[in-house]
Amino acid sequence: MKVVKLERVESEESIAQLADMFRLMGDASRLSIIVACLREPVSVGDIAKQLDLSPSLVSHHLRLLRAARILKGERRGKQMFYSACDKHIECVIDDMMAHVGEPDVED
Amino acid sequence: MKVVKLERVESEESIAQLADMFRLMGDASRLSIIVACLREPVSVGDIAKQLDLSPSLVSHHLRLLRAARILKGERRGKQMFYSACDKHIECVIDDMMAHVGEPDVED
DNA sequence: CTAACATTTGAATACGTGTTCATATGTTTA
DNA sequence: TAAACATATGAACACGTATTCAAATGTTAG
Repeated sequence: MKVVKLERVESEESIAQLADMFRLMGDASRLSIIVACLREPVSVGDIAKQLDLSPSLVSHHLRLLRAARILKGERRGKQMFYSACDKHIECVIDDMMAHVGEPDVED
Repeated sequence: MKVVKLERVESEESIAQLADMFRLMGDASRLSIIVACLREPVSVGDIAKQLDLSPSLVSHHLRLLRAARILKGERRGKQMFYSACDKHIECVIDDMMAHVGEPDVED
């Protein structure tokens, strides 16, 4: 008899999975890379120039973002162009911006 | 006329602000604390018991979540009850769950 | 008041990870 | 082929931070 424990609270592995995603977005360099790729596919070199990061660092970050299925890459000649896998990440960012924009509450 | 629409790339400080939020949610312990407080206010002791974390650790995390205006605390007798400051965080989590639930794409 | 409970705080440690550098792989052009 | 460009990879370092422990603060009951 299989008892699915938690209905209200998400399972520990779901939490861990979500936390992994949030951790990836929790680095300013990586988050800016994500944002840069939201509108249109951008090459690694252009990301590096636009954000003033070394191509090596950008590539390291892109590997993680690819593994997390946040960004996907496609080759065009010598270059790799990266873009968002789905629209959810943009929603996540917009929601978080709304949270940050909430008026202060006196404690 | 309020233009909130992001023109193209958000400013560096906005990115840093967002990244700070995501980083806070990027730890499994902290994320589970947030989730535990989404539905109703919960006391520190109950959070600790429910998640099997030390009260000290929970309190340390709560301090950060309070500072980020993700959770707020109210005293009831000896205990402190924590709950979400606004609804946006729940939206963020739901959107992220939708992302994680996206079907795989062969690369 | 004291005692018991609930939460907070500070210091110390252990571990993960963002970044850099050097090198390797892959792709196009001469 | 070789050379030039674009990206990726691996090792090493530096830094932040999650966690633990001990002690302090705050609150209520006796």
